[in-house]
Amino acid sequence: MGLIFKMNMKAYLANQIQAVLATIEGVPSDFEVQFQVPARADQGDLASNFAMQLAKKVGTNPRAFAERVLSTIEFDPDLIAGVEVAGPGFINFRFSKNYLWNGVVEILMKGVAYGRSTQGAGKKAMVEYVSANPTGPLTVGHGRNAVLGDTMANVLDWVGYDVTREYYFNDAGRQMRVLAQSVRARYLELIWPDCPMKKIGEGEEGIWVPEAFPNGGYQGTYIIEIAATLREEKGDDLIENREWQADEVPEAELVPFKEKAITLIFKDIDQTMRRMGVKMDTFFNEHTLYTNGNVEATLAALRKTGLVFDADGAVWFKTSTFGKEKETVLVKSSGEPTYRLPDMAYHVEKLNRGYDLCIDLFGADHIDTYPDVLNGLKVLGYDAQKIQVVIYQFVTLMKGGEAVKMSTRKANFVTLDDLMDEVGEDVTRYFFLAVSPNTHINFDLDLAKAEAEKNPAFYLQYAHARIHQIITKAAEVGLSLKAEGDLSVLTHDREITLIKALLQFPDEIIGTAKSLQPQRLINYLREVAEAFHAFYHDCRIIGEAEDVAQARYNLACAAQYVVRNGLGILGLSTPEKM
RNA sequence: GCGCCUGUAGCUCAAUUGGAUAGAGCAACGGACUUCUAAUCCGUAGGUUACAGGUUCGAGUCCUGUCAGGCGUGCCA
Repeated sequence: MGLIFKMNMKAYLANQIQAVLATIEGVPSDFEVQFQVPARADQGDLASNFAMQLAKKVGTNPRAFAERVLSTIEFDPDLIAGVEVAGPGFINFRFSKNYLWNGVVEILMKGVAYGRSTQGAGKKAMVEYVSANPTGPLTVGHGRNAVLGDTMANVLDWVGYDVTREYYFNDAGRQMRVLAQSVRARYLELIWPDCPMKKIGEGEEGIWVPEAFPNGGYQGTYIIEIAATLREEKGDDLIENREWQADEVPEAELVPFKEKAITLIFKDIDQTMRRMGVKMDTFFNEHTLYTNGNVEATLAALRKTGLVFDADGAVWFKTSTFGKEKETVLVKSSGEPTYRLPDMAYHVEKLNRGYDLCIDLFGADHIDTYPDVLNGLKVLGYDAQKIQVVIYQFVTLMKGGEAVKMSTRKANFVTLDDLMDEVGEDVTRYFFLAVSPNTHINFDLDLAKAEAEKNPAFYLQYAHARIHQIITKAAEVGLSLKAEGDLSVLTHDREITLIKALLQFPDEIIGTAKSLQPQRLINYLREVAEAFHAFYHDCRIIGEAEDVAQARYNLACAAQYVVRNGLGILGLSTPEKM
C-alpha cells in the first residue's frame, strides 16, 4: 500500500501514457502529458488533454487517438477505477476508493507536515517585503504588501525553500530630513504655544502648522506625539533659534528629532507587524551598501559595460538600450545617487549572499523602475531570472463614495492598526489574500467594518473549530486516532468528496508557489471547508457503529490537518471554538 | 502621447495560467436545529465575461483595434 501511494498519481499516469506515446510516430520527443482537476465531479478526478494536443500531429482525431492510446494500457485497479474519453477528447480518470482511503492514511501519517513538498529543497529564497521607510505608521496599502509577502514566504517554505524574510529600508536622505523638520516644527509649537502659524492646504482640507513646518512636511498627528515624547524626555532646549525657517535649521540640530522619529516610528511599525503575525528575519539598511562599498563597486562595474555616461554633471544609465524612451540618472549632479543605484547594489548583494530565488514585492508605482534594476543586473552578468518581482495594484481609499489617494505625507490614510481594530487581524489578512495582486482594491473602512462579521475567513475557521469540538467530544466516548483503523466504510458521497479535496492540498501549495498568487490557496481552502461542513452535516460520528465512527473520526482528523496547515500558511488563527 | 495593470451576476471578487455547461461570498427569495456548535446545510433567482475583429480542436484567458478606470512616464522614493 505505502509503496504504491508514495508514487504520485500524476507521475504514475504520466509514466504509463508517456511509455505508449514514445512508440507513436509524430509525437514530439519532448512532449509532456499534462493533467488537470476537472471542474465538475462527473468528469472524473483527473483529466488529460494530450489527445487533443497531439491528434493533428499524428494525423487522426482526438477521440480516436485517445482510444488508441488507452487500449494499450492496463491501469492498476488499485489506483484507477475508471478511464473514459469524453467531450472533444478529454481523458477522464477516476480514482479507486482504495487509493482514496490510502490517501487518508498518508495524511494522518504526515500530520502537521502534510502538504510539504521538496521542489525547493536545498535552495535558498529571500522574500523582501514591507520595506516601508520610517516616515509614518503602516497604512492599509502596506498591509497588502505585508500580507502578500508573508504568505508567499510561508508558501515557499512549504515547498522546501530555506526562506529569509527581509525588510529593506532607508533612514537617511531628503525624506528623513523633511521628517525631522516636521517633528521639530511640532516641538516648537509645544514649547512655544504662541509661535507664528501658517495654513497649508486648501479649504476644509487645510491644516494649521508652525511657520517652521517644511514644504511637503508630514502632517499626521503621530508627528505631534513624537514631538511630545521628545519634549518629555529631553526638555525644552532642543531649539537654538525659534525664528529659523525649516531649511535654515542646521543639520546638527535636526539629529535628535530625526533619531527620535525613526526610533518611535519603527517601534510602531514593528508592533503593527507583530500584531499581523508578520515576523522578519533580517532588516537591511540601505546605508550599509555605502559603507561596505557596494554602491561604488556596482557603479564601477556598470561603467565597464559602456552603458554608463556622464552628462550635465550627472551619471546616467543608457536605458534606451533596453527599449526605454529616456536615459536614467544613477548619480545626481549633487553627487548623491538616486535610489536605483543602491537598489542594484542591493540586489547584487542578495545574489552574492547565495539566494536562488529573490521575491520583491512592489506597489504598482514601481512598475517602471524595477526593469532598470533587472537590466543593470543582467549587464553585470548576473542571472536576473532569480529575481521575481511581484507587483500588486494600489489600494484606493474610499470616503463617502469617492476615491482618495492615500499619502503618508498628507496623512489621509487609514492605518493598518485602524483596520485591525475595526475588523480584527484575521479578517484583515483574509481581505488582502482573497484577491489577486493584480486587482485594484477600492477600500472603504465603513463597508469593511459593516461586512466584517460575514467575512469568509470565519467559514474556514469555523471548520477548524468544529473539528476540534468533535475530537474533544469523541474522546469522551472513548474514540481516539487509530491509524490502523479500516477506512473502507467511508463510501458516503460527502466522505468521498472531502477525501478528494484533502488530497489536492500538496498540489495546491505547489501551484500557489509557482504562480505567486495566494488567492489560489484561499479558494482551495474554501472548497475544503465546504466539503467538511457538508460532511459534518450529513455524516455523524458519535453514536454511529464503531467501525463507521472510527473511520469518520480518522477522516475528521485528516481534515483538521489540512485546514490547520492551510490556515497556518495564510497566517490565520485556528480557533478551537467560535 | 507612450508603457504597465484592470474591466466577469445588483455589490465585492474567483476561474487550476488556453480546456468541457464561467463559479463563490454579500444582497434577494424558499426550506432544514429534540443530534458532534445553524458563524452550518439544502434549494431558487441572477451573465452577450466593456465593445469589435482575429488566432485554433477549444478564448473570460493569447493577438489587433476602440471605449472606460488605476499606476507610471522626476537629477522624488
